[in-house]
Amino acid sequence: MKRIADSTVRRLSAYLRFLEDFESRGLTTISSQELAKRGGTTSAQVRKDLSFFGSFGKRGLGYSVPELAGRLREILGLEREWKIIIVGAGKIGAALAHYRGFRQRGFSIVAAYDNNPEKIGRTLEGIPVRNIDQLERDMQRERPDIAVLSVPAEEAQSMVNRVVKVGIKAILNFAPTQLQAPADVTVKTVNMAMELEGLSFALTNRE
Amino acid sequence: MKRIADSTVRRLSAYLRFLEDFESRGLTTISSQELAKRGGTTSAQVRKDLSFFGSFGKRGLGYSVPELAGRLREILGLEREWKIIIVGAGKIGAALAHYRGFRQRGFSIVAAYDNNPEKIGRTLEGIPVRNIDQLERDMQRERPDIAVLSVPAEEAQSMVNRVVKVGIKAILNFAPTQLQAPADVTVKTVNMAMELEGLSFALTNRE
DNA sequence: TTTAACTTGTGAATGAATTCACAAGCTTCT
DNA sequence: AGAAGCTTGTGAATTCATTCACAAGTTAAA
Repeated sequence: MKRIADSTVRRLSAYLRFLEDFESRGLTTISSQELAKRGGTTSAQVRKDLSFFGSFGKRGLGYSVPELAGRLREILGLEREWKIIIVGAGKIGAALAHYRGFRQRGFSIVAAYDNNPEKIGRTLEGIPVRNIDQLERDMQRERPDIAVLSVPAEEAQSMVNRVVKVGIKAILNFAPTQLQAPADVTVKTVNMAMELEGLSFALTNRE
Repeated sequence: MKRIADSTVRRLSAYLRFLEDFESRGLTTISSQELAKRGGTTSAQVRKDLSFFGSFGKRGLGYSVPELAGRLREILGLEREWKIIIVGAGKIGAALAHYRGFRQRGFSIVAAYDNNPEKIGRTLEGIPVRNIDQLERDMQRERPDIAVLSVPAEEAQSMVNRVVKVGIKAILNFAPTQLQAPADVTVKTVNMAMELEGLSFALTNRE
């Protein structure tokens, strides 16, 4: 299969959200034009994005909302449930555990891990906080798909090494640091400091 | 000035972090090669990124660590203090207020706003939580530079409208929704659901 | 049935970002 | 002083992403 750009995938994700919104309002068809307007892009872009995966529309009419939504869920792999573990039960970990959006989209948080005895044994929104020492043993048994890292920067790389060793292929990293991982492991980093610096740059070099 | 790509700015931000690390370890010069290795890119990319802003290195030698760090801080606008307000004092807002990295980099959180009477009047890590009704009045007086939005998706657009009206030019949005803003306002969105869907896509369409 | 008004899907054209490749400069060693 | 060994800065080449533009398909109205 042809390699799909990251930016394309992000847009597909956005299209799906709009479609779900349209669906809930009872609309049955939508044009690339309308989809583009909602997503801040162009209709040609929408059609090109979709064309990588097939042709889902009807000329002169547009796209069937439920059908296209289904296709996008399929493409994005949202038809199955993905098991997530949260590594690091600090403030960010807790905020993530609390976030309703995950479950709604088929992401199920199975456990959180920490090394702080104060936290171990408690729960976050019903999610058990376990001792980080159990990580490998639990993973072997529960086979989570995605590890969310919300540990301090200093510990992030060693946690990557640990979860990769036990077979994780996808990591969402909130630690403000660059991580090394094998090529078959996908790492996405959310770095708030970097975003703020982007804003600082924009404010400084305006026009 | 030539328009600088977003991806370039993100890398500059990463380079600065590495330089600070090198600086703290007492190293005085660094080559584009080493910088590239740390950042997961190529030396040509590093040199091209820097070349948009001038030539800071010495052929045969590399870059002076403190000098380049200083130049990058200048370019990124990190030599002054930026005032931030947090709109929405829920779990994410609280996690952000707690995050030490902001202050270290010259971002100073002046206040958080919420509409929940339970929260108003309390503090988050020393940051006062104020009534959202005061937003405009306070902004006129305190002139914050950046608004961080951590409100539910439904309320996000109306909050954008409010802060933009009072002169905000930079917004960091954590609500999972597409926002409309005037062209001279920079909006960066951090969307965790979208990142997870990117991982889901990668896991589903591997190789 | 014909026409007008839409809309898709997609090659081709354009534009943007990255990588190549090398002249030119600096340092160190002999 | 000359040679060897690095390293930068940057046009040119390449690769990647977006936009254009239009044939072809669909609907609805006359």
